[in-house]
Amino acid sequence: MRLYDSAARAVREFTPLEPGKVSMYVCGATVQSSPHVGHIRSGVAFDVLLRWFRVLGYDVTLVRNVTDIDDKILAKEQSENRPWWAVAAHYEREFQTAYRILGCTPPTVEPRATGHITQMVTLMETLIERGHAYVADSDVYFDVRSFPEYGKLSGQKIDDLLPAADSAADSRKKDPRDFALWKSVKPGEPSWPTPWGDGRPGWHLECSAMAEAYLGKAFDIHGGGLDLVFPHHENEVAQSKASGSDFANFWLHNAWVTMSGEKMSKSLGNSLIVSEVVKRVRPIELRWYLAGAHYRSNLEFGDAALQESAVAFQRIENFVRRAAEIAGDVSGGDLPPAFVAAMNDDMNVPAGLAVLHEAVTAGNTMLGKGASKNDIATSLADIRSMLDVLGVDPLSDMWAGDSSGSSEELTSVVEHFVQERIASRQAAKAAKDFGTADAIRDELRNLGIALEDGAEGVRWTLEK
RNA sequence: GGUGGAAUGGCCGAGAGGCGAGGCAAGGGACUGCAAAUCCCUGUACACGGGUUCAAAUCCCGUUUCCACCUCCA
Repeated sequence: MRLYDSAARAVREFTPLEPGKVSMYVCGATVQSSPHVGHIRSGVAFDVLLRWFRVLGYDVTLVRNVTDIDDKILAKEQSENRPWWAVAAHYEREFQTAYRILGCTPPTVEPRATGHITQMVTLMETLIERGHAYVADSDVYFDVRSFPEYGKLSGQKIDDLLPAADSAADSRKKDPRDFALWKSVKPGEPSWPTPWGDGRPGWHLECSAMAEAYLGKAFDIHGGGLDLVFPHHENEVAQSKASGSDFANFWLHNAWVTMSGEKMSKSLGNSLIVSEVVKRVRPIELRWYLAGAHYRSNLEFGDAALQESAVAFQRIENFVRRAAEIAGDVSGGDLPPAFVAAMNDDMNVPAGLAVLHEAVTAGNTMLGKGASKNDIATSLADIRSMLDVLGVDPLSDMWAGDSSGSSEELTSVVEHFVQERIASRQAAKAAKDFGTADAIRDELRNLGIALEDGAEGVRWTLEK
């Protein structure tokens, strides 16, 4: 398995620190607004990685944090007229819903920043002791000049950085690039006690503290969006390494979902909010779309592309459902070597998709030729295994029932009704009364039911 | 100013010195009472200008255009 390591700026062979186990820390959401497709792309990308590690036989521990205290969350107290903790809890639930309906495997643990103040205080004590952090009034700052490697991850030199506008005038800092580990309390804001006074954590400190709390001083992979490289991840490295940790062995960063070449941001309105997008395509189709691009490639989001992608997925889904009608609920197939090679090559999902499409074409050919149940079962099982890596197997527990109705009883009634109409139409066809036959088909189509005449009989499906 | 990324056929999207990944759309064909679904065939693409090489989309030099980060962001 080879992965692109942002820190090395190269593809490296992945070897876990502990044989058979993979530990991953992925930066999760700052819960201050509704999740959009860009957020969820990150979730899907790392979920595919997690699934692939499991295929390879690794026991994966995934930590994905929730940043539930932050300037923007506090700012929403006013605009949403509810306490900051209610704002955070509300959006955290929205994120969890989005991850769930997109089929993302729940993390091993999903720690909240506010639950790990103790660990942050300990980390600050260590940094102060070691001379990497200092107290100014009740703020605590990291001293970037004290850490020679500062800037290495992002390729920045301290002297080339534009000093933060709001901190240029802050004479309490030794260097304008020094960043806050801890912010002293301001009137009306929440705070926690520390040896240096009451206050609240800076954004970067929480990830260092929580990564160590759950994964220890060294772990395999740290992931997140490309924008986090600087300053967030750079600062995490500084905090953790300066405190004596080895920290992450690999740094993985997913690229953007963009909109007409522009980075998606919260100001673009509601059209990209996950809950809105899944009204236009089914969640499984959105996942297919997001997972289909290479995780390090920009994904230009567009409605036409989304619809087209959904059509492509339906071809695959059709095969799976038709094959399952013949071969049953078979799974646990073999992954084609070319698919495995693609995934092992820095998760080259698009190349894997080519293998999948070819397998589906071969499978459809079998169905058309009336191949043996055994052959169809093998083909179906293999294809389902590939789909499962991407988390889009339509027959999996996650997605089964997605288009077959909510209640078994209702499904049974519809089945009988449709079969009765199909029988009438077959009778009309047998009598060469094609006018009546077509009328029945049109009538069903108006109800959203599509018919397909095949050698094995007539199939019906709900129209997408 | 500093750092990093990108430009591939109508569209999406891999590849990274030598047989045109794959998908969608389109055209043709098979099947079909007609549809639908499915299968088969067709289409000679790599921003521009130089260079290296028997051979370049791929390597080198230069140019253009676009994007991101350096401030909260997946």
